Formats: sequence, structure tokens, C-alpha cells
Amino acid sequence: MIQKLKENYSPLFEDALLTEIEKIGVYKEVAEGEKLMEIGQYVTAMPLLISGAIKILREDKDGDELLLYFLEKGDTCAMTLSCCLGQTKSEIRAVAELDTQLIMIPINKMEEWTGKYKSWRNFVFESYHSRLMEMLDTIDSIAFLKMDQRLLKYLQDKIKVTNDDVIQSTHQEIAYELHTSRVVVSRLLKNLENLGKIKLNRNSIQVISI
Amino acid sequence: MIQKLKENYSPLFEDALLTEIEKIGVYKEVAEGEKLMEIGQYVTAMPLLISGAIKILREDKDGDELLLYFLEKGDTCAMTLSCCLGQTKSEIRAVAELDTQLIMIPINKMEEWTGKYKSWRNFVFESYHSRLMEMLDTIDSIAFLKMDQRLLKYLQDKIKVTNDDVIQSTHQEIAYELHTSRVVVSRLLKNLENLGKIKLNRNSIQVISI
DNA sequence: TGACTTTTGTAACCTTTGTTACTGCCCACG
DNA sequence: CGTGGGCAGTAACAAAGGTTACAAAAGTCA
Repeated sequence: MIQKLKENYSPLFEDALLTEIEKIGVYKEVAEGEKLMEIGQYVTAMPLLISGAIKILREDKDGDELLLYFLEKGDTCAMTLSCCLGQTKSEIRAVAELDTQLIMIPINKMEEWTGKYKSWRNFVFESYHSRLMEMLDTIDSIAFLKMDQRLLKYLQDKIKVTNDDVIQSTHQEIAYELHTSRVVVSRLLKNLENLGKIKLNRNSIQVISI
Repeated sequence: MIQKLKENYSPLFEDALLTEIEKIGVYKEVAEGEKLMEIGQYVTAMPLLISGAIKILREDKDGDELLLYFLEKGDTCAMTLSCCLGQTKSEIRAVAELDTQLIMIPINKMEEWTGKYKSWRNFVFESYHSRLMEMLDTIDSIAFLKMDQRLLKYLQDKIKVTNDDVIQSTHQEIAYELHTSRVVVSRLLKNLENLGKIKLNRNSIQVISI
């Protein structure tokens, strides 16, 4: 664990902090598709990502979903931070997008470390900053873009995060994450295929050039 | 200034911090409609709101606007915080919604105070939390609600922030903030009037019951 | 193989939202 | 007092996206 920790967080954290993380943090692996956090659940630990990716989803009262953003290695979940400190319930759902390795830090260390370690403080602020920027980006997409543009952006984000130009998703799954209907996604994907930007197959989409 | 500061932040901040703020902070008044921050501008100070309200707007590359949320007394701007620490440019526009009193803190104090004062740290985290929650709320609105619901929510937020059930806005101004067209706003407002929820007048909307 | 399920393609239609165009109204100001 | 500019009402139309329905293709499994 300490090995992987250092690979990802070593220039960032001072040694004393790394040692503390090693002592207190709990190493965990989650498989693709596994749920890490559900809406309304109490938050007891915050994750530091070592590898893989986690998608963060929002849901409204009718059960309609929307993908907010992805977390990748070196990231942590600002929502979790936020909820920890406020002792409130989670506002989001977190699902592993890939097989993921992470270290869980119990929340009671949060307050202590933010006082004690400057590097931790910077990390936490940096995380908040990143997440705010990602939320802004999400808002830009849903407010200013039409569905075809949003879909394109979705495909781009997906291949970036999985590092694979073949996307293993059904149209229905994409529709959920963009909060639209399967028929609309199929329609727009077919357009993209006709433009030669993608190649459609059952359960997968090969991205050619977008 | 110290008077007003204490009224709003006294239970929150320890005395030593209040004294520092008094020494270093710059008291400022901005009139309704005045611009406090423009997109792309560098951030050199963060505001602590004493009274009034500030609206935070996002703009896309075509100049289309969207209202993100309001800041009120006791609030500070997490975007500013965020930008300060990262030394980056502002991603948002800030405009006074009402006549507003605030104290500007130079950003170089940020890092120092977050290390030194626990109460400041909590305040900053609390601010990030609030702003993240407001961003989530904004996302919910634009992703899950139809325009009529969004308009209703807009009117509710507006009367809450101004503490006045008469809204002094033109349909065009509302259209900008919701990122839609004037005709659509007029249409939906007329519906609300027919339902007896509001009374329309030139340059103002009287909210009766929503 | 054959029955069944899941996924995708597509047409037809509806609703919501955006656009254009024109009208009348109110108000400020010369 | 009249005229010009900003504001609001409305109709007619266009475009985007959502819904329903159905069929075909692909996979699954007994």
C-alpha cells in the first residue's frame, strides 16, 4: 500500500503525513460497477484514489439520473469531504467506472490533519477547487449544449477516463447518464455513425474520430 | 466596520481573528447592479458579505448567461477562494443584486489564516460546502425541471433574497438569467398570472402565492 | 435448434422550447 | 403633447427532444 500511495501522492504529501496515512488508511479494491456510496447514506470515510475511476451521479426524486463527473487517481471526493465536515448525508451516488484501488481515511482524521499538515490542507483545497470546476463544466454542458454536443462530450470523457476507444455501454446506459431517453441516444449515435465518427456494435461503440 | 463584522461573524470567528480582519480587511459598499467580478479577471481579494446580496453568473463563449446562485450576508464566494489559491482567473461574473456591504480580505492572508485559525478553516470549509450544495441545486434545476418549474423556482429564490414579494425585473432580464428567450418567459409568466399566482405589471411582478 | 431476452433501428407523433414578426402600450423627454 | 424607445402580448412557425410502438437482429440458455 505504502508503495502505491507514494507513487501517487508522494510529491504532494510530506513524509509524516504519508506515514500517518499508511498507519490509519484502509486499502480497498472495488470492482467495476460496484457501488461505493448511495444517496442519503452517512459518510464515514473519505477515499484517496490510487488507480481506476469512479463516476459520481446525481438523482432526482423520480429516480432520474445524471452523470456529474469522474474521479481518477490522485483525486478525492469533495462531496465526501463536505459531508464529513457537516456530518450530513451524501447527496450523490458513487459507482466504480473501472476496477479501482483506493485508500479510505476515517473522517475523524480530517479536522486533525487540516490543522497539522499544510500539504493536506492544500490537497483538500485543491480537491474542492477541482470539483467546483467540474461542476461548472457539467452546468455548462447541460445549460448551453444541445443533446448531440453533450453526447459527443460524453463519449470523449468516457474514452479519456477508460483510456480505450471502444466504449462498452448500451444506449440505455448512456441515456440514463445523460438523463434523456434511449431512442434519442440511438438516433444521435446513428447520426454520428453516418458522419463516420463512430462505429456502432451491440453493447459497444468504437470511436473513430471525434 | 468592526460593529457590523461582529454582528455577522462574531460567534463564528475567534476574537484574535476578528481583530485581524478589522485591521486588514477593507470595507466596501457596492450599489445594486454594480459588477464585482468579471470572467477572466484575476482575483486579488475575497469578500465577506455584511448585508445585501450578490448574484453569481456563468457565461458561455457565445455570451449566453445563466444564474448560478446568490450570496447573502455571512457568505463568501468559494469561487474566489478557489481561484485565489490556484492563482487562476475567475470563472464567473459577480453582480450586486441589492445594495451590498462587504469586507474585502487580501488573498495573501488566506493561506496564513487557514493554518492559524481553526474558526477560519471551518468557515472556509463551510463555504465550500454551501457553494457545492448550491451548484448541485442549480444542476438539479436545469437538468430535471421544465422551464415553467425553473421559472417558479427563480421567482421564489428572488423574493427570498430580496425579501420583497414584488420583483423588479423585465421579462428580458429573467430570460437572460434562466438562459432562455424573452417570449418564453412572457408566455410562462402569463400562465402563472392566469393561475392567479402572480400579477404582472410593467417592469415588475407581484408574487401572490407560489 | 428453438424459445426467450436484450439490444438496436426506425417511424409517427406529441410536447416543449426557441424564433420571427408584428402589435399595442407605457413612459420619458424634447 | 406627441413621438420614439423600451417593454409586453400574441400568433405562427420551426426545431429539439421525448414517447409509443413495433420489428429485426443478436445473444443466451435449456
